[in-house]
Amino acid sequence: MEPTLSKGYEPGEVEKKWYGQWERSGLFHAEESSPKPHYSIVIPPPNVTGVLHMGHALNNTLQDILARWKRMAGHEVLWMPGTDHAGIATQNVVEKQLAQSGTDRHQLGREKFIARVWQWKEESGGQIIEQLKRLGASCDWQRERFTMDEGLSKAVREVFVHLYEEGLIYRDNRLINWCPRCHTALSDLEVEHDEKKGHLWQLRYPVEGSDRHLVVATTRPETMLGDTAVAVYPEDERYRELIGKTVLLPLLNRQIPIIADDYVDREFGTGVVKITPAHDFNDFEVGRRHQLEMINIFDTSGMVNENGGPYAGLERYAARQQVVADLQAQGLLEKVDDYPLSVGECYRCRTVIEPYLSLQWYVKVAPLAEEAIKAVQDGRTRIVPEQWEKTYFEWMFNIKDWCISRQIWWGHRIPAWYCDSCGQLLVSRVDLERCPCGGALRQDTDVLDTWFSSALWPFSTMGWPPTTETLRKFYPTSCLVTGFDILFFWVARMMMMGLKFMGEVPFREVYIHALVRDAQGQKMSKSKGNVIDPLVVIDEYGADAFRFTLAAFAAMGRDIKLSTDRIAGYRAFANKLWNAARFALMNLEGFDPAGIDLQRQELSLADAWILTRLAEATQNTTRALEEYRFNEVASVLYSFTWNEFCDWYIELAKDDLYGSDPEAKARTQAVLFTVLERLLRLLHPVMPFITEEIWQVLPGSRPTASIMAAPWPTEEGLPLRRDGAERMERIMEVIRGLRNIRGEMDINPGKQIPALLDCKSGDALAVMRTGERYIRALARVETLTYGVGIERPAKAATQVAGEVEILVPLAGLIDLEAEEQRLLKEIARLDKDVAMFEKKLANEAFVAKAPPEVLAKDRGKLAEAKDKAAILQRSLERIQAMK
RNA sequence: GGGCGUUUAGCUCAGCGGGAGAGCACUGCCUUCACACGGCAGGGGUCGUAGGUUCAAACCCUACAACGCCCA
Repeated sequence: MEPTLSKGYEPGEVEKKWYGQWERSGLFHAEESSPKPHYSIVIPPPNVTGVLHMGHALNNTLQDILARWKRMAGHEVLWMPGTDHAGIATQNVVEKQLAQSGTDRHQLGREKFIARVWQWKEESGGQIIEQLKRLGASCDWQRERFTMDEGLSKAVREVFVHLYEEGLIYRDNRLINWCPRCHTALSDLEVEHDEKKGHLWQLRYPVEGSDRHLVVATTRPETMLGDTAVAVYPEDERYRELIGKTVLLPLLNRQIPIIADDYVDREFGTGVVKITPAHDFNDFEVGRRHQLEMINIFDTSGMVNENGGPYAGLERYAARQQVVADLQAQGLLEKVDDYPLSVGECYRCRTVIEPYLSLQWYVKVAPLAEEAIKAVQDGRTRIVPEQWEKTYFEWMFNIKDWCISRQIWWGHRIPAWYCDSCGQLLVSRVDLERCPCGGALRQDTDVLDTWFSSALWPFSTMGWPPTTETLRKFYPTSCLVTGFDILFFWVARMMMMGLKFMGEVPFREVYIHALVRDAQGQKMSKSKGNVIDPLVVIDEYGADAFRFTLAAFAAMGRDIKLSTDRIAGYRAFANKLWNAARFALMNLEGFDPAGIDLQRQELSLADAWILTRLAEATQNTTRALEEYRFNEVASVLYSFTWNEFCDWYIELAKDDLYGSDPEAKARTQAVLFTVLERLLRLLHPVMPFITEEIWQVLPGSRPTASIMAAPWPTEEGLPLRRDGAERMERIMEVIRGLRNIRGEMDINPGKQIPALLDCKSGDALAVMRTGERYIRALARVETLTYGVGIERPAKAATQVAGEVEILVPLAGLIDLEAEEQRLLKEIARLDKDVAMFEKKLANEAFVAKAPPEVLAKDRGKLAEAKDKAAILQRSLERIQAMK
């Protein structure tokens, strides 16, 4: 194997190579027979029509991080992948294709149309699966499922029939949300409400047998064609005597009653409302209470039907214009005001929904919801972050029956048959041919809401109805990772169905993440043209950098505003890691990690320091993963890698690596190797590709074929030398002090300088002695003099690091003016600190009530700042005296 | 109307009871033998407003404002 790496990290080839190898190696596969503890996740199945968008990228990156981590941590991991048949969306896609070739589904017929959809699915459906692979998703692809698969369809049918037999599925004729473009009913959830500018029209209805008019207010004047009453508040003095009389419905000249119902708001408009039971949800209730006639005035496309008299054939909005115009012409339009209103739109095509009277299938959800509520209340399922539990309960407590029938063709057809001769309704697990009465049967033409099958996903994908090995091993699943936008659509329904049919929750934990928006916080959409394509991002920055960015952003409450600058930052991080690895490889030639035993090594201060830091980073990473704090995982690993390993340890190690002491070199190599190798494993869940690539070319042999299968690092085997680490920190402080002088004085980084260290204690002196070589190397000090009460040069720049006063002789290096400015700035800063701590400690209540450790800490800091300020002040005075 | 969330450095965001942080952007010096997708140093914030609790508040409580989301 080639031991050197190219100068910069180039993700493209690396990603392709390793993904292929992982797949072939079977490492993604979960074994039912494994003795290891299980960890399972079911993927939120993307629409089979879908292409990977940012939401998928985030969602699946987080799942992959969990899956890879748990796999390394010794679990048998099942990440169940698959796609959703997405009834309406998919049907729309294929219908569009048909339209392009000048035909439609009705010309084709149901069977041919469905065949066509399947053909489309086979050819171009599921491209999203390939795209997930580009991300690095470690799903068990052998198990890939589709909601319309035979097995899953069986599950759907079993559930339908079972619920029907229990009376939890029923049929009813009531108002539903109808999409006039998709030509189907929708559930309440599938309607999106949008605040729009509209108008409030006031119409005059003549009261019969008098010359009075009643003025009704409405936002939809065209529905007056279907009015079957006008209503007033029962105790409304203005209209009391009119109750029971009738008005003449204008334009159609129909007599309709004036009724009293306390649904009417006296303050709204004139206090009189028109009642259109067939086209308004509130009016429908009123209509039921008063046994009003329900007149449907629209056809399934939203065109006025024969009940609209002269308006028949007009589209909804054309009819509105015409009705208003005609009323105005007859002097029956009282006035028109601007009025904001909330409009329901189809979540698939944005067409305005029409409340529509029709016969549909429903699930009676209250009993199911009750169990689902209990399961979260008693902690069988935990929702993270916890705030979402409230939202979950809120919805569950107010749940309404779920309309599950859709008037489309692509989906699970409802297993109900109607007998033409006896009129009987039969619901059956197997397809029926004949009615017991001998009559011919017609199957219901509707299909089920796509979410009906998604609700079964956690167990239908594992082979249910029979209780399979897979279910026994992997159900309930460990965690569900999803966005809050489908908390009700999907999570809540899976809870209900899982509890009902498996008798156990579908998942132990639900991690809810944010949604990804563009840099301006806008929802990404094709029409806005603000979509950032994850695949383009992967091409440009690499999958690892992209994943790291998503993990770093995952903490946000609701929105992630993705900026490519951040991604570029993490690409730089990948490159940094790459180059750190290059450095290591260059310095590990001939090194064999087989015999490393750091516990018995005499470690340098730098070694002790980095190993201690590594132990902390390991602990913090694991804890953050356990708590789903992905951003913290990213930040811990980022700063350890860059700020500690690269910025300090590699620089500190150079002296020993390049030096002439073979023992020191060997020890440093062992530490360098250990830190890098463990770091790669810690980074692997977030950055799978680059870590594998580097890990594979490290010297020596690997215990497993892939880093994927390597054990998750713990602190075990890491020597903790806190004392050495602490001394290293003190040395680093001195280096920082020297660098501060250099930087502020604009001394060329390459220039060697002399320096003196005046130590205030023997202990400090001892630390400086062991740190001498580090100070010389990292602060570029040529002549380093140190001692307690050392003789000072006449003119020197001064800095203080703990118990060490740093002196850099000015001669030829530094001008007095600049040093004076630097000291003034530094002293001003310290004075601020001193003042702050003095004020705090002067507060008697603080001294009396604050915990002793806080007190001691602040006192120490005050003393330190005071000392430092005093030293710098003396130095300043000396400088000023010389001017 | 009910509920939720957000408001911290120019930008994107962490932090959520003990001296304000990161990345990007910015300034200065550096083509130092892993990396200019780099190094070192540095500048920049009365943590939305007003009250309150506390020895101590960006962090807890109350009210308000702006923006956003969900439900009706």
